[in-house]
Amino acid sequence: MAQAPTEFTANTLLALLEDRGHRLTGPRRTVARAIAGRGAGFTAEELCSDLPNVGRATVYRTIRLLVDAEVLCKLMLPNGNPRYLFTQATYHHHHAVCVSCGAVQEFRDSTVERLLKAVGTDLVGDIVGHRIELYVTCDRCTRRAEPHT
Amino acid sequence: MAQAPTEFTANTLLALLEDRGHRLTGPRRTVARAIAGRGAGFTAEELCSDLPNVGRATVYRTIRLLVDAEVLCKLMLPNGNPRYLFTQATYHHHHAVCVSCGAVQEFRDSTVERLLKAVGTDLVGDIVGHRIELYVTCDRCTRRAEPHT
DNA sequence: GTTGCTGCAAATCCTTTGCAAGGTT
DNA sequence: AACCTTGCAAAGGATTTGCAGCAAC
Repeated sequence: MAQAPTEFTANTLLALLEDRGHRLTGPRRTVARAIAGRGAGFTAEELCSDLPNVGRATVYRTIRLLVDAEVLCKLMLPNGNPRYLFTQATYHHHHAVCVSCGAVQEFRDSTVERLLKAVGTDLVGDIVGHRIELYVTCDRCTRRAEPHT
Repeated sequence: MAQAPTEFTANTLLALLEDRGHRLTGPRRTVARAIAGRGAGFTAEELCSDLPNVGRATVYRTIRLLVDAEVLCKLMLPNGNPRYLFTQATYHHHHAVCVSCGAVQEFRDSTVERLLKAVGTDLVGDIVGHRIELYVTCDRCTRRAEPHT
């Protein structure tokens, strides 16, 4: 389960931008289409090379607008590089990223929140946020390459 | 509880470097002393400005050696910038970082691991790693500045 | 016609690397 | 003496920004 991410359509993304007072331009439509097609998440560089006709700056600026609009989540890979994906749920959730192909699954588990409360009592201070990211090897990648050992 | 981090002494750090076949040089002693004095964790830039007499490259290289030696943990702040701190425990653990002053507490909770197993059954693929970081406002910072609302 | 957007290139940030000079064993 | 380290400065990768021209409203 938890396989297919919610797919925002390019039009949904554009409508959200418009709602926030931004203009619907050609480059933005192009970027929105590209993002809409990448359900598994993407990096800024990936988008840029997918869209040689759109300036890097515009790609980055559009991503930022969408992150500000809370349509995209910015998540951090272990190496510190950011990766973006749709906010699938409006509720709080976490991510499981395939370390091999970069595909992302979202998950939510009330246990997580309960756990945090429990851990919180052992800590000095108030928990104001958290980051929980799982790194996985997805089925497809597991089959493709047999890991060492 | 969980307040004071394990304090590695500069000498311990140096001994570890020596054990790994590295030379004990002046700059390394200086860096080790600076790191030993920063129980709460630090960024590379902080160390560099603390040590104007040591080249940035040397600071970065020494940090890397200590991370390789597993004496330092590299943890990611929400903004993606890395922060370093002593490995307090040899066993698996997580971090709680104060978003205000950057102080770090380590914590470990077997519940975390059990939780991950449970979540894992809902995910496609094998969990090969995870990152769990809590962002807190520590007592001291809470008292200093009353947050909005 | 305003005002916002684009794209290029330059700038910035953080980290790594090349290399000659100097330190350590 | 041999080899590792240092530090400077330049290189690198990723993201941001300045600015003139162009497009959307």
